[in-house]
Amino acid sequence: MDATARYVLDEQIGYLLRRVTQRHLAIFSAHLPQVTTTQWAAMARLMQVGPLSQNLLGRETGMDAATIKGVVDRLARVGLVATSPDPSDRRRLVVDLTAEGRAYCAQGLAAAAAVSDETLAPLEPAERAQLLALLSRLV
Amino acid sequence: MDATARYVLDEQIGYLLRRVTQRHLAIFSAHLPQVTTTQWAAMARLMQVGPLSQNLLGRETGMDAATIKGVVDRLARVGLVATSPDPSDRRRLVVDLTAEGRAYCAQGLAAAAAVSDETLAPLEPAERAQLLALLSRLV
DNA sequence: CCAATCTCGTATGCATACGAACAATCGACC
DNA sequence: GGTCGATTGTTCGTATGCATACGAGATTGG
Repeated sequence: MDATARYVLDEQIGYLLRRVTQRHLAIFSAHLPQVTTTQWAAMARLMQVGPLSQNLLGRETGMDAATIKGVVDRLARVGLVATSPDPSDRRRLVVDLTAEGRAYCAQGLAAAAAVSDETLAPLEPAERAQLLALLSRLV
Repeated sequence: MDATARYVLDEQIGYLLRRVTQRHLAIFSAHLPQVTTTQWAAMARLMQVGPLSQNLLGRETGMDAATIKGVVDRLARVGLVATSPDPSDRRRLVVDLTAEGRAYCAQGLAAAAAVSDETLAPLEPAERAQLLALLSRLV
């Protein structure tokens, strides 16, 4: 058996991650068509920890500065978050949920939980926990 | 404990998938800076099964028609694949590796294997197999 | 106190990704 | 043999995601 035969695309971690992510994105957009996964992640983080500067929000959700700017811009455009200058540091832009954003989060939590459930549906409960634990160690 | 407290972003499958994918992409681009993961996937598939129509190659690698077109265009632009019309179906564009593309694949296989290894490095061998098996069931 | 350095937000370019719409073509059924 | 539905490739619009570069502002070391 040569090297070519041993490298099977469908068994590579990167390929599997991409395929599973695709399925997850489809499930997400069926349950929460108004926002994207990254937009939801930003809102969920703001819900958890309160107002954050734009860059810090990016770091807290695994997005670089250029990416989080686009996400915040789009969320602000539809009125789910609002930005304001930080009086104590004029470089900073503080991002927070609006009342509408908070209501959307509260109303969408059940759907978000359903997304995770449906994504993991092919696995038994013990296997789901195992998968999440293994993935956590690869971040 | 209310619903908000139970939804922890860092424990959601979608969020974990995104973070692990980001780490994997960084490892990949360090080992194979010339191509992207999707470009590599397309070439690996062509290596496995031979020439394919553009759309079929997309389906075989989990990319929709719009995405595979861009991937094939960029690979063709740098001479790693070549396209030719299918004589038996004038709608089809047959995609195949060039000699240079085949050489690049042969030379890059070790690096690609190292990418998968490094991505899974935090796990024991048995855990790696377990993770791949669980992910396979979620595709 | 001030100069080197760092941080923050912004902007641009490139590469996925998907949905939608479109023209050309093929196939199947009548 | 002609019509209708499906397939193929293309294009457009939107949304990540990273690298890079830049100006304005903050911080720290000397």
